[in-house]
Amino acid sequence: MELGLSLGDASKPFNFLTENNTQKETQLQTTKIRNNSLDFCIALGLNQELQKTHKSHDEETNGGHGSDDIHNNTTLQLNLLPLSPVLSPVPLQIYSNHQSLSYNGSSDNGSSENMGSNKREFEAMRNDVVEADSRGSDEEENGLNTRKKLRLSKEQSAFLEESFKEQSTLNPKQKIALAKQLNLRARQVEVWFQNRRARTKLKQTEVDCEYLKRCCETLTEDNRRLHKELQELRVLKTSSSNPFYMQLPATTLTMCPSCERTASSSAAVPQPVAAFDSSSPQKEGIPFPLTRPRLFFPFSHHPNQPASS
DNA sequence: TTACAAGTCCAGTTTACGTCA
DNA sequence: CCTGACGTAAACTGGACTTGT
Repeated sequence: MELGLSLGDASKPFNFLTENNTQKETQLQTTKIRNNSLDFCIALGLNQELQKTHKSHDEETNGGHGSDDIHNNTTLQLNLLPLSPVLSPVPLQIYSNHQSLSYNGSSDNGSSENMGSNKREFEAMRNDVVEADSRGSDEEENGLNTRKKLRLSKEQSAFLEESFKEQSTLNPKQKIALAKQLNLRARQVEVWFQNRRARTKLKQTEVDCEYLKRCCETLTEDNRRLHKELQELRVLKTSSSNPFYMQLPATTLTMCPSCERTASSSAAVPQPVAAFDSSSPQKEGIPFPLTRPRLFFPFSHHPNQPASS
């Protein structure tokens, strides 16, 4: 048995199939193709001596019946899609000079033990091919050896988003179930969740940056205002004729018990916490909201407390 | 206890695709 | 209509980590 693999042109069979086995000395041919992300391995191929051995063995075991399909020279062409949607859309063609490659559940069909032991891999490959086939015919028509990017449908994206809202990580069972439900590969679901987590983290970082920026602005404004207040207090201190000075010691630190605001210009200072995601762990350790005590001034802003004139 | 394989996650990167000027 | 810049998302890569044997 000889097996050939070609990439691209489906119309050209392999030479050895028509040249009566010029590579007979090769008992086991291993073809491994590494192209971009394509990693495809085939280890098949029997020389004529082995074919004779198999034939005689089959004649013994089958009484000379039922193995003709194995040893005839019918050329089988398998047009395989890439094993992965991210792989080449180029059809992979496998040519065989007999039909024993097809696993139909009959263990007798492939007399080689290797064939039987590879059955699971074959089926896995077939499943991948079916999955790839379900993704549409664009890849097949493209014919370029490039990574074809899949755009998830709106329905798929929405479903994944809903799943992500419930939990941002998946265990293997959930991943497989979700993939089955969406007609995707488990790897695609896994990648989607990884990218989704990355996007969430990026968004959170942007929010954090915005928050810290506003904190910085607020602190700068507070600093400016406190400098101004200090300057005013110094003026008051030097003015001995001021009757309020002794009643309002500069060290009196208090604030409105209701809204934690002062009557000063700080009432207009933005409170960045309101725009911050309260569930963010990054918030911890940041000294906001600003509850820092202020110098006492009448709460002219407060509706329930009449401001003194 | 150690070594190893397998699986997962993350950060960073690449790349295909859509949009817009 | 074409084209290049740009943003986005899917996919890849390599390292770190965990878990089971």
